[in-house]
Amino acid sequence: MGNSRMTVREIAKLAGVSVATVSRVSNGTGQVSEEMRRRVLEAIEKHGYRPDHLGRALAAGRHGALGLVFPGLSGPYFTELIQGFESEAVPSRASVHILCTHLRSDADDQVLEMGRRVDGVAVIGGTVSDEALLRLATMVPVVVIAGEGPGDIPSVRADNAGSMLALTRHLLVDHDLRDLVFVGNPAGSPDVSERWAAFRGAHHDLGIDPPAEPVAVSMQQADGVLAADQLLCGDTPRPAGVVCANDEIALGVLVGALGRGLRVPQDLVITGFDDMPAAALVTPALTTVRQPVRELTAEAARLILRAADQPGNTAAGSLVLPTELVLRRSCGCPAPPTGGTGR
Amino acid sequence: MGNSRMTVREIAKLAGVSVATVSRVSNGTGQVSEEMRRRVLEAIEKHGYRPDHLGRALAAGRHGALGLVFPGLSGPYFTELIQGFESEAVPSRASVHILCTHLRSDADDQVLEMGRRVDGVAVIGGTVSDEALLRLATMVPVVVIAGEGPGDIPSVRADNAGSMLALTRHLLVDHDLRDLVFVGNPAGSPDVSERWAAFRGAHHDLGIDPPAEPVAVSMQQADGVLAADQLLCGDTPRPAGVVCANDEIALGVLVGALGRGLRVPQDLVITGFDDMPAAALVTPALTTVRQPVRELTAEAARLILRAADQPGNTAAGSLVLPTELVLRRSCGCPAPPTGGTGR
DNA sequence: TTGAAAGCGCTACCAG
DNA sequence: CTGGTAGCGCTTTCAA
Repeated sequence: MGNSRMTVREIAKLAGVSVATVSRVSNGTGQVSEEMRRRVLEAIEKHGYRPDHLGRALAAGRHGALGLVFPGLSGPYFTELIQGFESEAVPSRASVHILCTHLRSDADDQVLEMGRRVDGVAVIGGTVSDEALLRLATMVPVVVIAGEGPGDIPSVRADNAGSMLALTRHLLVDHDLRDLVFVGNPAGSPDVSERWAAFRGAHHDLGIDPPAEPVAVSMQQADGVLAADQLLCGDTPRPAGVVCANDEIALGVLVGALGRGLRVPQDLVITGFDDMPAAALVTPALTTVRQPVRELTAEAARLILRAADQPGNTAAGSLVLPTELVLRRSCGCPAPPTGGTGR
Repeated sequence: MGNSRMTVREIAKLAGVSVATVSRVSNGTGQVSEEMRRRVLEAIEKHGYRPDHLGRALAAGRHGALGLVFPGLSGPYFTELIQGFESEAVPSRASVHILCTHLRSDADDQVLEMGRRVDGVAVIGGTVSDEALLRLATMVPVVVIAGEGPGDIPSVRADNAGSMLALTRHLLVDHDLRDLVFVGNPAGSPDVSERWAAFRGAHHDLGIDPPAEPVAVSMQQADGVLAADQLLCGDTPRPAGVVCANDEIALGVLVGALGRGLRVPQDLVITGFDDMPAAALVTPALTTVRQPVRELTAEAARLILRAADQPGNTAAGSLVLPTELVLRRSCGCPAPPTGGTGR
């Protein structure tokens, strides 16, 4: 029943009260007598009135919305990011705006435009220019996710280095492997850049020469398959182990290897990063690094919401979330005694 | 330079003109003398003024935003949907709001709330109740994606039945296979429901008994791995072919099969649906059905934007986009002569 | 061509 | 406790 295009004034007239009273009732603010409240609620109910968001937002000087900016989302990692963000935004009655800057040249402008429509923005590292980020930060609270921001823009990221160092050292020392390759494009994101650096660092620490270059591919499963094509084609000696920038790539490499009849880990060791659900389930189960992907954006949303409430209106308090090395079968470790999920 | 918290009034004062003139200049509407325009632009430039979105939206009675509602996004299919939607929204200067109703019980309320913040909404089929959908449609244009809406709410969907019928018939007739199983949950989405129905239909058409029940799992790769565990554990006779509700499941089944040392397609035939990038690249390449995922949402966005402009304010014009059977190696068809991408 | 003023729908202050 | 009223920032008549 009832058109939702009713306004406070109409409801006020119908209930025979003032707009102020209608507002008080519909917001639960202030003191209203039982009699008045009943009359107003009746009119609201009868006509299906719900306050218009724009009017409310304009009066409050607040959008009730948060923005999330991606490079060009793909795969489970990004969907996890979105869900983590949402999990915090929704309970605070904030809607989520998303923007994929992709390859568009006007990315900076679009991010700035977004800044005009939301109460705060979380930006995935490496997505927009530092200049745009700083400018954006003058209008709303900004948090960088999976990367570091310029100036004192706070960030929320995972401890890439620690676990990648441990993982590489594990392969090098515990499994005594040499000729490892790294698959992923360090120029593509701060995350991969840190992982590649830690991969090399582990080699250096042990006095071993790391490969000079990574196999630079994107982060999707298809890219892993392509990398496998390149690494396992037989033209060059096969590496002993393939350290991948994320699980998707690793799964692609795994499929590529298995499809060629190679045995993993006997003929080839493969590792991933992220610990996505499929990692524990494939055969052989994937050795990887667990990072709290949803927490990244959930934490960022909290930071932003807190800042949006406060006078200063600037987010603060960078944090680095812990990661965890998850050893499973694909690196050559023995299969766990039961079940085999590796958890 | 310049705080972007300037208002029309301040700029007007600084430029020594009226707010109306500032508005005209910043929108490029109406006639303004060269002299005035220059003065205003100078002030705008100097103070970095950009009109506030809320004020503008309230005056225009339009949000400049579109909403996209998902069940609980995961995987490449959903990211494609988002990108397709964005590709149409961004050029129209509309921001994209997203909402994952997930398992939340208040999904209907949230969708209705979204309806108050945007100019139109696209809802993935099977996400919210018909009742909520109808109510939503009274406030803004609504389009259902990958499913059918109640009443005369328009929808944009892919031709699931046609290609699934052709695919199943291909396995049954051309490859003379029996004992096919279907992996996917028909209750999970209209898409899967249609695919399962067509899978059964193809059997009936040929006088063959289809399996009574599908292997009901979700749509992610991990679920495919689980399905493989169940189907290939050896407790029951192995099926001849596994027809999967999407490529992700199929890839999971493929990994599960290869990890067990089975040969595909010799020992087991596997097919998918979607034709995601990895499908063409894995070994063996995946036989699947190509559907224009991005087009689905792009088309929906166009429908909504058009409707939002018009007086009636109701979207109209359902459409069914064509799909295409893509035969590759995993169903037993010979490998293509060159390259091997199957395209 | 320009400006004054009337809203858009809502909240919140200030009197009564 | 209640109602009038002044905005929030912008666009858009309507006169001048």
